[in-house]
Amino acid sequence: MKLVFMGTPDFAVPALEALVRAGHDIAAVFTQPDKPNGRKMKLVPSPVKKAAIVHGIPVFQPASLRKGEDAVKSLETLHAVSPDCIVVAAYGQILPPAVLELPRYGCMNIHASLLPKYRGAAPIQYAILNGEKTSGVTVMQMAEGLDTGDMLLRTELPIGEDETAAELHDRLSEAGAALIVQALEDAAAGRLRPEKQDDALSCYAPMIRKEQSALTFDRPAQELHRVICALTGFTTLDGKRLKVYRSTVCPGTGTALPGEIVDPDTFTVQCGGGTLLTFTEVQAEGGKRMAVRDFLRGKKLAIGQRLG
RNA sequence: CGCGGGAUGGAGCAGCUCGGUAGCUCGUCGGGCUCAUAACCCGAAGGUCGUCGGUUCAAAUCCGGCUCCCGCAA
Repeated sequence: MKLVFMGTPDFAVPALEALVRAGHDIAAVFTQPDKPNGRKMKLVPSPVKKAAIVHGIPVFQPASLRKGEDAVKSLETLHAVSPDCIVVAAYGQILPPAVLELPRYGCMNIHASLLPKYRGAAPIQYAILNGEKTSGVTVMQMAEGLDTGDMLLRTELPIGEDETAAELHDRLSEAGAALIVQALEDAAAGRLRPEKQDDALSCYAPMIRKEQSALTFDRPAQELHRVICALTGFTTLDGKRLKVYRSTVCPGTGTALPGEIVDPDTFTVQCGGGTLLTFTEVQAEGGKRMAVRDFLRGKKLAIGQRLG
């Protein structure tokens, strides 16, 4: 099938690669313009752009598909290519009706949630944040609303007890890649059964704000654990920033002040309601990310020392 | 030139202010103890102190260039 692929971050890369492997003719890749990134604010190409270049696929990076010169040119490009289907995965731009209606099979989107739940920008993080037991990936026929189109196929995956958003992201990304290949096959065979989303069951996963990942130790350990898994938590130790990548809820209870270190040998911290949280993977300012047992070899903690 | 921290045996760190014998917590290897152990005891190997140059009788330590890693901010 002749395709145009639209995507930007790592999440979309396995899908692009799977489509290439499945033998589809990917005539063009659309991705967000290179953006200043990192400490030096250098222009950095998106992961999808890098992958496209590796496969020798022409790359287009319009600033917008909805207005301005870029939008006009992009529409011309799409008409010239005349794809059978446009596959969209975390592209980061809203497609205008003219684009949605252009391909014979329309535009298909890979979304990292079990729709209609968690429409929007950060479905993976919110699924973990809310303590969901399962997540999944949905391929849908794109419509004008935000992630409101008819569902075509889905894959459901369980969320592990201590699973991080990064891990779930990778699994969903791979699942999405397999699913879009299946969806195109089904579309070509006329087997797809579009299913309307029940808007009454929908909810949104808006963009994450910085302060959401701050660890406030008067909250219960379970809640903080979810923040760590979903967003990577951060706090302050000895006046320096400390990122917390992994933790486990400690079964015991404690009576120290919130944020106080209860066990300096395991890096267990007092949280709200008598609960305790043990950090298992951290990173100090200027340092590398490492397992807590390594961290503690160089950093001596004291009982009663306070975080935050 | 956006702000800042860092690079020291396999891992994580101290030492640098006040130049002069390489330290700590582990790991590894050998031995001992023990019913047993990630426990304890004894011993050993392993480091051009990121890199290039400068100052000096002498540089991990002071000065300058370079590379790489990271926190903030975007």
